[in-house]
Amino acid sequence: MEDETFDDTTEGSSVGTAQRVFHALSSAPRRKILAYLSASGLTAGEIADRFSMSKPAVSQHLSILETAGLIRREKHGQFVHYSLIENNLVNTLNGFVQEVCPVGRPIKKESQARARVKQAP
Amino acid sequence: MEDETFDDTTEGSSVGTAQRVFHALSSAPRRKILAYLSASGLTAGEIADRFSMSKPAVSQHLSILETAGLIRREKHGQFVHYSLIENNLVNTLNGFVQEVCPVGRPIKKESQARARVKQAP
DNA sequence: TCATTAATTAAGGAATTACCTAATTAATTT
DNA sequence: AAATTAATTAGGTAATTCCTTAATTAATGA
Repeated sequence: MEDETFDDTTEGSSVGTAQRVFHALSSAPRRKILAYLSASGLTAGEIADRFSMSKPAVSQHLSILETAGLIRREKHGQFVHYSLIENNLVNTLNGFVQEVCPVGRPIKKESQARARVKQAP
Repeated sequence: MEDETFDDTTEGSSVGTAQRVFHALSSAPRRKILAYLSASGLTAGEIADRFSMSKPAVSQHLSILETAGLIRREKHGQFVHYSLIENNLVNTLNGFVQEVCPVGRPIKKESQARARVKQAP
């Protein structure tokens, strides 16, 4: 079976999961939304309040993150609650690192790597 | 000191490292190039041969990957050799996962996660 | 029921991206 | 030196992205 991490044309015409996730992560506002949601679930309005852009713009970012499977949407009365789906993010990124970097290295070097990235970007 | 993983406006006017890396990864051809380079270093021409798009188009993708610090460029005679810089990729992605997901989980769950992402995308 | 609040969808425009072909730079070969 | 090969830069276009305001849907409260 083919791995779809890199090839998004494997299936008929659809866009692959990896493509959706990486595209979702390529936007600073969207990464910021994920960071907010990592602390706690929030309504669409609470998220929009943290940005200077319009509510519909934020709504579209949320939609892209949801389509990528990174966040979930739950309607409670007139509010829409958003929260993080960690697994898809971690799985996709780890899967990608595993494929691109020699097997084993990422795991072993992770602790050091994590420390290093904070001070020397 | 501020963490620039999400906020790309911290510094004067420049685009942040994280933004460059995530943008670089948002393109399927660019991820494919990284995959090729993970096996071995290649010249620009050897890389271009693996794609149906024009050489200049591939050259631009290589430039974006280099600017993101994901690959390195070495001129040998009339050939340009490209190879992977693993650290920046691993550091950026791990740093991001650490910030977005509860500390500890990504490391512990990595093996399972990797297995899971291959069969259930 | 009518007004208010939360959120999304719709429509449109400025800026960016991704590709192409043609031209250029630089190293090698004859 | 002239021709060939490798690679990039330059210029232009179609498609996409990201944001805006206006309109719509849906739930709550007077």
